[in-house]
Amino acid sequence: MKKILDLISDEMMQAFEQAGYARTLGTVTLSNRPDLCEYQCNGAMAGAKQYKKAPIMIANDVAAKLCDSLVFEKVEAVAPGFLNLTLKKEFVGNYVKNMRADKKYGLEETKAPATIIIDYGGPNIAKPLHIGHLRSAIIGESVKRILRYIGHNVIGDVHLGDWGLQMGLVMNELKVRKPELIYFDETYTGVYPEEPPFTLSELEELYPFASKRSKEDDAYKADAMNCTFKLQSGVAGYRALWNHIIAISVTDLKKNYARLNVEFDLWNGESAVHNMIPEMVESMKKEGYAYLSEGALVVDVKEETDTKEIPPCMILKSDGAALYNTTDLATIMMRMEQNKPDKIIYMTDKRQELYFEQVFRCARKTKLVKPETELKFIGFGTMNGKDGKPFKTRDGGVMRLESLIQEIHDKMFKKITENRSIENEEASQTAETVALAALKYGDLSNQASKDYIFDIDRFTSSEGDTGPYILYTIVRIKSILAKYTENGGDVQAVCSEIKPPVNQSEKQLMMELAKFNASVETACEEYAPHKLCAYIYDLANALNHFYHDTKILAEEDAEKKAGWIALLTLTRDVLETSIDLLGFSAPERM
RNA sequence: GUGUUCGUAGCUCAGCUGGAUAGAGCAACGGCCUUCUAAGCCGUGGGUCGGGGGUUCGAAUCCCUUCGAGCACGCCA
Repeated sequence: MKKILDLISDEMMQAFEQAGYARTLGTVTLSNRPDLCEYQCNGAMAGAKQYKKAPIMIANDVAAKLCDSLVFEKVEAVAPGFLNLTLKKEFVGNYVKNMRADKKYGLEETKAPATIIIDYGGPNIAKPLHIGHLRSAIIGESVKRILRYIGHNVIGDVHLGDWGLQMGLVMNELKVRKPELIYFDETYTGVYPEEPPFTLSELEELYPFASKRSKEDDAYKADAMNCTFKLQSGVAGYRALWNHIIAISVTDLKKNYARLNVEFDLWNGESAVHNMIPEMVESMKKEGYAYLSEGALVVDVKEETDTKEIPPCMILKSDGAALYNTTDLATIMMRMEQNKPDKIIYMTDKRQELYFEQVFRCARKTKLVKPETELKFIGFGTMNGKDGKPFKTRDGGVMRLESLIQEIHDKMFKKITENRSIENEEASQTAETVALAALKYGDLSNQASKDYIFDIDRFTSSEGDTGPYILYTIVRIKSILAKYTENGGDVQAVCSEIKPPVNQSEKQLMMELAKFNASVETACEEYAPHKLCAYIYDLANALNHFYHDTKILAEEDAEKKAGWIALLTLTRDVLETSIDLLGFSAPERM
């Protein structure tokens, strides 16, 4: 379906044309004076110079052409030259009725479906997920769902950090603590045990310890780097140990991402490309792209238009080891071979922007990607505490994702059980659903690229622009529909019965509904889930307003009632579709 | 130092491809439940859009400048 704004603009453009002015002046926008009108057109002012006429005269000419329009109830030319527009009830009602019949509520799928890989999540093996991983998962998941909904072939890749120094750190620390382990005996040629020599919690304790010590102890760090090198060069015991670490970690990661309603199509890691690296490096050398600089192998990525110095992209460290750049480049190579993406999107902390600029340039220069392949970096800001500084636990540590989710869950559980009697099981499930909505909406309603204040109390509140408020609105609708069914009504049978609005709040609700396709498109084009949040907040407000001054079930006119029920089903579906695109869902009751 | 992002109500944030009186939410204050979930709805007060220039009929929005904050700048990821 065409967007409602386009239909309105078409009508207005035609009027401009008929009145003897340029068609392009007829662009209509949402009114920024809702007290005066619903939509507005500023074209008369833009055309004043061109036609050497007072804007108001042009506006009057155009308005005269619209007096028997099927779209506009009222067209007013107002000084200095605004065209204030009010829509016909039938036009709005009809548009919304068509939405109800459309599979995607008026959204047209893209005409150019592309294969898009989205690289998000980015957890490191052997490190528990902490709040630093939250935004990538939440925003990435939403962007993935939005792109997919609009018709692209989207592949989500978690891109595990499973090959770098952090692996060496963990293994080295294990070696320090348990040097007797068979894995460290490089002369051993037998089969390694199937049982891992550590538990998940032991594993999780190793990394932070090792990481801290490596920053203070150079010899220790050198040992860790040596371990990394042994892993990367294929020493059997190190590989076997590494497999244990991966298996334990990935199981745990999947569990945690599942709780966040985040799903990846690919669980590739940096290690997936390790055997492609020598070939890639060789090729870069042979083609003359890579050269030695200060002992390291680098590729220059400077461009003449740069306003600042862009350091070269490093391919190999001076000790010959691969680094983050190397695996990222090799990953691009692998993706081009395996998935042939038209676009690869990277969703990471915005501090990595310059780094990815280097990698992208290097990939282009060395022809790892086709000239038309788009490489896109989306950076997000940090989560800060109420003090505006990076979010920490009470004792100053990094907060684990699990604890954070649990804390929100407990808060919601308390709220649910406070004033009503409800089965513990249902309360817990509802708490989980609402908690996730609170967490995700709290994050997604902010612009991704900005830092934001993470305030649990605010996010879990049901007042204002929050996840729980959105869910509450949906639950309200479901409750009415359930009662309607209870009283013998057939929701399915009436759901196409939408009629022109009978009152202003109903019309407002319809006009909000009609913005769905445009909102999803904008969110998609700009990779901006927060715009979808803003949309559903407006829609929820419109629904609650309508709810407040319309007694739906008490309505005696059955046809009118059926129309409202139909409108409610559409609102519910648009809201639930939208929150699904954001990555959460609504309960039946709350 | 170079580059980059940002500065909007007491607080948290929208708006930024130029348009009328700069919007929400929270907090404050005041109304609305014998009737579909009050986790709701309605209302009141609150602003030199960091400062200063410029472009324009018109600037929170575009350009310059200045102050303030964050972040990044070859062997971490």
